[in-house]
Amino acid sequence: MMADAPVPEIPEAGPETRPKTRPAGARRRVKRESPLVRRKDLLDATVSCLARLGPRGTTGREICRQAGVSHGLLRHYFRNPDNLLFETYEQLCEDMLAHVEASIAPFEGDPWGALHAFFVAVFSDDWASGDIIGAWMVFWQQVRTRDDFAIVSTAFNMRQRALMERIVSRLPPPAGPHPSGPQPSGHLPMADAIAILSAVLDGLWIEYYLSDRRTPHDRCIALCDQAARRLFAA
Amino acid sequence: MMADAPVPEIPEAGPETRPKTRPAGARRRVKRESPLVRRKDLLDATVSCLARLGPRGTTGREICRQAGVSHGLLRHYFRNPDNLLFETYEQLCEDMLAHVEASIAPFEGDPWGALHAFFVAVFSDDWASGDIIGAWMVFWQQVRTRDDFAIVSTAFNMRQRALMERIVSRLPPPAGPHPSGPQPSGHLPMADAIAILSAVLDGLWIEYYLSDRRTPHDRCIALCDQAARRLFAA
DNA sequence: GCAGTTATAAGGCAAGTGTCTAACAATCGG
DNA sequence: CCGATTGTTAGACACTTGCCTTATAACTGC
Repeated sequence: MMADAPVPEIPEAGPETRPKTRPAGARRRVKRESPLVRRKDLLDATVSCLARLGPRGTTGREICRQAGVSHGLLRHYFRNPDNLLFETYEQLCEDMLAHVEASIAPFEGDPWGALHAFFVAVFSDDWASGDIIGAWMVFWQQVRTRDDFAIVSTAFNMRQRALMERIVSRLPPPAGPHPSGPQPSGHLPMADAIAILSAVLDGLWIEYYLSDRRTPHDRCIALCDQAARRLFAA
Repeated sequence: MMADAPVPEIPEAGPETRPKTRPAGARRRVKRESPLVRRKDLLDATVSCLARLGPRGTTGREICRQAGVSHGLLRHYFRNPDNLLFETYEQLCEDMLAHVEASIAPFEGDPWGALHAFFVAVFSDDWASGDIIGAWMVFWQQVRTRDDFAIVSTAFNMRQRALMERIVSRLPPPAGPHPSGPQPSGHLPMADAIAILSAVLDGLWIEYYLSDRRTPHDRCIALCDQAARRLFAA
């Protein structure tokens, strides 16, 4: 799967003339790691880099620096920096969903509890620290212009909503005698309610990202709970 | 990073052959513009660049290219590319608020109408096209690491919420006989409701940004309306 | 121990970037 | 019509980045 552009390198005359002998340079001693470990190192370093330096500072070389390896190693494990970025995105989506699923699993028979656990998971420090959300935002930007990112994004989105829907569909029906009130605030189609709740999550993520002091962790979760009650317990 | 347009090769052979004196006529003709026009050109080009190329492709030189001026001009009007980015952010905030304010102004006595106009304004194609939202996301990322951006962000946030609050406070009180239902979905503190609605807006922005086909313009507005009814017309 | 394997480091190169500087020319006052 | 002002261009420089290639050294099995 290389298919890189053919590089018609003109074999410059006398390539041997250059003394390739290492000038007794002190080569760093290295601890050899298994490919999987190194790959993970690079993936992690990418997230960290995105978080600390933003998209502009996240260069292949910087990632390697952060991972403590030489810049040549990136190419050894990934086609190029963009590819590394993409795989990091895939990984993050996967981890995130797994984390949420695990968090709501114990609440099989308690939909409200599951919903709460969902929110807690989504705002958990490990998976949605301000820093990591910064990485998400970089990925979101890629979604718009790159097809591979868009595909992953769509899949992630669908799976996340499916999780939500599964919980919500088990909630007790919204209280019998609904007078429909003066405003047409009657029943909300499930898809709409999910879409709104999903938007609340994303929006609070951003708020939290922009300033975790302005809208701290606990308040985000509380707001999610309230929004859910408003949407589903009318 | 980012492979882009192919580069026209102009291998001028003799570096010394070209004297310091301009080689007669290689210089582009220029139309001289007023400082304000040129500044605006550059600011606009920045947004456009962010939208088209994302943060990584938005370099000082690229902005100038897009604006149709030489790269030296940037420095003539701005301290450096970062400064240009910052001023673009300020401008965008200012314009956005002005646009929203103008949109809701005609609905002084009709809070529900004003709220709807608010949503329409926020999702108006001119001010929140998918492309422009891309620019917003770049700016958001700066907020976290740069103090000047954070200050502008906070101010913008406060002003936007003040606008919302002004509308919401004029809504008719939430329908007399509130049975409080089986769930404690009673009254929501104003600040909480505003925060939630605000999150819905941001979240739908992202949704819209990620795929305007998945969540098109009109649906975003409809979802906002529904969320508002749920939050304020219980 | 000593091959062979291969993870890893490091250097070179072309291209692009930000910053600076000097030159040029469009416009204006006279 | 000319000289001053200053908007504007374009070249130079140091540096960084991505990509490629080669040398090196840390492990492997024998």
